[in-house]
Amino acid sequence: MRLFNTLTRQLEEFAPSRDNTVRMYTCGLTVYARGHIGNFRTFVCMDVLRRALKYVGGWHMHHVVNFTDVDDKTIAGAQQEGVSLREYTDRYIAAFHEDAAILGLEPVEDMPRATDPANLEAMGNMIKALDERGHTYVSEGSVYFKISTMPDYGKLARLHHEGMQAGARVDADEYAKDDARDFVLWKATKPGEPTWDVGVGPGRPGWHIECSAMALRLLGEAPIDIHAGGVDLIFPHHENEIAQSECATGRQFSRFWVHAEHLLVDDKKMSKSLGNVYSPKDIVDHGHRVSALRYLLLSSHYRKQLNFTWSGLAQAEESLTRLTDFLARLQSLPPGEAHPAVVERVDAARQAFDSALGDDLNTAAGLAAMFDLVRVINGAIDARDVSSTDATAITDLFTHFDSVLGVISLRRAEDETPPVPVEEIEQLVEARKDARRRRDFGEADRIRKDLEARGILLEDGPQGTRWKRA
RNA sequence: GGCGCCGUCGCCAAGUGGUAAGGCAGAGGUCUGCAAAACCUCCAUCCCCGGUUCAAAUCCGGGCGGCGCCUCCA
Repeated sequence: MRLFNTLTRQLEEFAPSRDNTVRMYTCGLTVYARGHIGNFRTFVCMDVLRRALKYVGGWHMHHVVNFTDVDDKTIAGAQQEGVSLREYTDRYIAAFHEDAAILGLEPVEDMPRATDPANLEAMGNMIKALDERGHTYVSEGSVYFKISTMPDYGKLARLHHEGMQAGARVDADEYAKDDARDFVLWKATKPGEPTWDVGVGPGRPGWHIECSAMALRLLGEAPIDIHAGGVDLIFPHHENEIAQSECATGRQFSRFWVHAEHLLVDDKKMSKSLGNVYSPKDIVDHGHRVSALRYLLLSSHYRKQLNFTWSGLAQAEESLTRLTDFLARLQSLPPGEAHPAVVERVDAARQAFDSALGDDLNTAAGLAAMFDLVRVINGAIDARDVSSTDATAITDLFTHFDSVLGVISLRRAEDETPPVPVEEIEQLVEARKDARRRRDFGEADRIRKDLEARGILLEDGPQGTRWKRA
C-alpha cells in the first residue's frame, strides 16, 4: 500500500513496523462546539484509511482518536454557561458520537480525552523527561519548550525561520517567551481556570503535549506508524508534537504523517460570519441524507481541496442511488451456474478497486471501478447472462467495496426507516397491483403519485413492484 | 515577504510521458399500460504562451487565474 508521507513529501510503501498491527493516531476534535462537515471530511478520510489498511492491506489496527477537552475555548465556553468544564465538553463529545454514527465512522480502539488522569500524568512525565534533557524553561510559572535546543525543528512543515519575519503575525501570547517560536508545554494556573498538579507546577496542558503523551501512552514505544489530521495541523501542532516527542524519547515520533486537505463551502472557508458552517445534522435538516455526504467526501481525493455545494450533494445522491438500484436488481435473478464472463469481470473489478485504494487512497478511481462493473453487469442482466450464483459473487464483492467505503451500508441503514411505514407501503403496493390487474390505471397512478409525494418511489418490473426511498 | 498546492466536458472527478476513466446533467433510441429503472448511441484534447521529446493533459520555463500555510483552526 502506497501512502503520501508529509514528512518526505513523497509516496512511500507503507507497512506497519511490528506485529502486523498499524499503530495510528488521528488528531480529533476540540470539543467546544459541534463538529462541522469540514472536521468530518478529515475524519471520514481517516476512517477510509483505517478501513483500507484493514480490509485491503490486511493488517490489524490500533487506532487512537482523541478529544481535546481543555483549552482556551472550552474553558471560556464552560465559564460562560456556568457549568463545569467536564459537563460542557461532555455535550460535544456526545454530539460527536452521534454525528460519527450517522456518517458511518467505524469505532476506533481508543478515544482518550486530555483531562483523564492517566493522560495528564503521561503529559507530566513527558515534560519531566524534556526538562531532564534540557529542552525546557519556566517563565511566569509556565513551562516552555526551547526550540533552539532542537536542531532539526521544522522538518515537517519545512518553514524557514528567515522568511517568517516579514509578513508573519507574531504570536501575541499572554505568556512571556524567550523566543517567539517557543511554545508552551504547561500553562500556569490562572484564577478561575481548572488546574492540575502533575509534578511540573500547577496548571493545565499546552495544546500540543496531550497528543504526544496520549499517542505514546496508548500506542507504545516510538515510532508509531501513522499520525494523521487536517492540513492546518501541520504547523504548528504536528511540528511541535514532533519536537516534544522526539526530544523526550530520543526516537522518531511517527514514521508516516498523513494530512487531509480542507473542505470549502461555496469556494470559501467555512466561518460563522459567513453562515456556512454545517454539521452533519444540518445536512439532514436540509432534507438530504448523510450517506450522500459521505459519498461526496469519497468522490474526490483526500489531498485535494473539496468544494462543498448543495448541488454537488444532490449529484452525489443520484450517483449513490445508481449503486443501490443495481444491488436491488441483483436480488431477483434466476438460479443457475456461474457465468465465466461474469466471474472474470468480478475479479477484474476487485483488482481495480484494491489497487486504486492501495494507491494513496484513490477513492475516486475506486468508485469508477465499481461503476464500470455496474454498467457491464446491468447489460449482462438485460441479456439474461447473469444467474443468482453470479449475483452472490457480485454482492460479496460489493460487501468488500463497502467494507472500505462504508457508504452503501449507511444508505441501507437509512432505508430501514422510510418516511412511510413499511406495512402501509406494502398494503398500497398490493392495492395498486389489484388496480393494475383490473386495468384501472387511473387508480394505480394515483397510488403511485400519492406515495411519491410522501417520499416513496415505486418501480414496476418483471418480478413485480419494488419500492424505494426518494 | 517566505513556503506550498491547484487549474481536465455544463457540474463533480480520475489519469502525471504513449495518444483523455467514472458519476451527475443533457440529446436520440429500445423496453414499459404510463412511469421509473436498465441498456444502446451521442456529448472534451486537458487555462494561455514557449521549450524538451518520435510522442506531453502529463516534463521544463514564463504568464494568467484560484487556494492554503507562516496565528486558534479538520
